[in-house]
Amino acid sequence: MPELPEVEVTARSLRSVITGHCIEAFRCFDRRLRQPVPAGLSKTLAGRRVVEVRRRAKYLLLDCDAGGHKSGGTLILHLGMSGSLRLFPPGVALPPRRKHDHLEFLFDHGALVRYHDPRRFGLCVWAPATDETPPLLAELGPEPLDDAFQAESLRQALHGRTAPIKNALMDARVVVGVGNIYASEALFRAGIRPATPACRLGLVRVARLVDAVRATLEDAIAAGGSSLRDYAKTDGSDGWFQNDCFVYGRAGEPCRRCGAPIQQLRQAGRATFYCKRCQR
DNA sequence: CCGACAACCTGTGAGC
DNA sequence: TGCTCACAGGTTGTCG
Repeated sequence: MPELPEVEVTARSLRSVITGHCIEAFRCFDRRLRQPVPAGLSKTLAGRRVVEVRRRAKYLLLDCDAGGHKSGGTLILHLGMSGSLRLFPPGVALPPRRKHDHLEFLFDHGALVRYHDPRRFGLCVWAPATDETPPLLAELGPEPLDDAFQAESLRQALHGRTAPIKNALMDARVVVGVGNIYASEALFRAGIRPATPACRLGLVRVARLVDAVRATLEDAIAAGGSSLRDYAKTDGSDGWFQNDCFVYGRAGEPCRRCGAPIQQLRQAGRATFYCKRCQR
């Protein structure tokens, strides 16, 4: 599902429409997500104003004010493998709910947000404002698009890790937001074989990887993310990055750079794609 | 601590 | 047409 670019694209489109508006009603049609949607969430959210829409890793965060409750807090959403949000701006006609539309957020100016997730690996929980980072977010590594994501620190994070670099790149304690599509894509751009033991990469290659991860994610955000099966942008349209992929999903097809057939292998149960000529 | 794998769940496409 | 199997963008827990 959605990796960092898809969540970022979703956050941006929500941000412009719901920031500063109050949640008038929250409805839950199926609580069975990765963690159950809390039974009291409707009351918890009612009347609160969304102060800020943020993204951390693949989590979408709606910071809310107290709105008549004791204190503020943050609504934490995750789209899992198959989740997406659909935003209906004020005044547009509402189509009927689809199968797997599990949650609805109605805002005071008439905007409606629907959470859709066939596989129900997603998440919707409330974190009261405290001094502590919510547990779900506490163990997360650096944001790849922040300045803190640097060759030196990544090299340090990979120290002693014998697992393939592709798996290490997908470990949220190393760097957040890089999932199965963009791990293969970033390694192609960096010219690094996905099976290379992570600790064997020198600073020069790690620096290339840092740049490649950034470039891959930024390009994907600009393209509106990747739509393979379930993901859609908040207006229901598809992202386009899947058409720009160098290697993901292209087994047997010619490398866009050198023409050699793209290879596929399986690492830790996940499909990996690479070019054996461009990546060493 | 590290790494590999199963599990969570539904849908889809391939092959028979 | 229909059955079975493999596989799909993530995360977490368990086992070696």
